[in-house]
Amino acid sequence: MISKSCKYAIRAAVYIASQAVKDIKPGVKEIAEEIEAPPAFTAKVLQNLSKYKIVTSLKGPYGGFYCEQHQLELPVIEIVNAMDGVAVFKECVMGLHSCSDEHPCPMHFQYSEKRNNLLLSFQQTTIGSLARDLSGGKVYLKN
Amino acid sequence: MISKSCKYAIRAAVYIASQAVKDIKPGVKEIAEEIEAPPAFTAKVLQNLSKYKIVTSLKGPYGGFYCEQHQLELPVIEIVNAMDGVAVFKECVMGLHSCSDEHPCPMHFQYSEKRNNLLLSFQQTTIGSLARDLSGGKVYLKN
DNA sequence: TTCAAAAAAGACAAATCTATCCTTTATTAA
DNA sequence: TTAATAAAGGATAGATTTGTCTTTTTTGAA
Repeated sequence: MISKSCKYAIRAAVYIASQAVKDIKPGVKEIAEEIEAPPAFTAKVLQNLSKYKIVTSLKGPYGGFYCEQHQLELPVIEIVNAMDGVAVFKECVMGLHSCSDEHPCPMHFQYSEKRNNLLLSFQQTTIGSLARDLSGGKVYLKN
Repeated sequence: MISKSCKYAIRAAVYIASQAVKDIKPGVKEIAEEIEAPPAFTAKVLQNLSKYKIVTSLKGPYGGFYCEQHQLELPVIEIVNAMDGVAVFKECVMGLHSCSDEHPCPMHFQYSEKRNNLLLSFQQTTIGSLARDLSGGKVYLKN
């Protein structure tokens, strides 16, 4: 459902957000280490997050990545949209193109209800709130 | 979360089950048409379903694929296990290897609860029950 | 017993996703 | 203004998934 790139992206965004509140702008290398992801690939992921304005980047010395206030309030579904596209939580479990309440696949009703619960939590959880939990030491970004 | 092959597999299994109750054993070509999937690839998918004893195959003239009674009672999670492996509904949303209640990622608790609801419905829904709904004309395998 | 039908098996091709590396552009401080 | 730093962009490579094709094996009926 969620690609590896997208998982890196969520981890990276949450880490960046957790540093941003301390006015720190980590660079690619540090971020890659903190989320245990390959540096070069992390760079690509960050490029995308920046392009979609989920994080902000600054080039040059003392540059790096950070979140502005309004970015901390973005729901994590925005990260999924940026990395994997909006369809992820809308696709049919059985792969039917035109699956809907009117033309349902055999699993449509039981599946779509539960998938919507998942979608809702992605819509209601902000990057900032995850970052706060991380800073609180209750949760982890590393193994 | 669920691969394309697995989606084909669920569609194929449900179609085969729906025919099995009428004592019909469709072949690869017919199945591929009914589920709107590429025939050659459908053959591979069916091979796997057969290997995992989710459907039974019969070679030679008058051969094809069918479900035995006990196979109709298999939950669809078995198809997912056969095609994508058992990990699908257990993996961390954020990609952490060692994510658990004791060492949670920032999204662990809200995510795993909802994912378990999904898992439950895959465990509780049988191939036969989906086939019955299909035969009842309430749901569809095609676009 | 032989022939034809159909799945199994294996090799291979195409597409997508993951990952790396090198060059270019922007920014800051000296 | 220049040198150094760091992200952006582009090209490319590797891995995995999806898909095809050909040959082999099994089976049933004439």
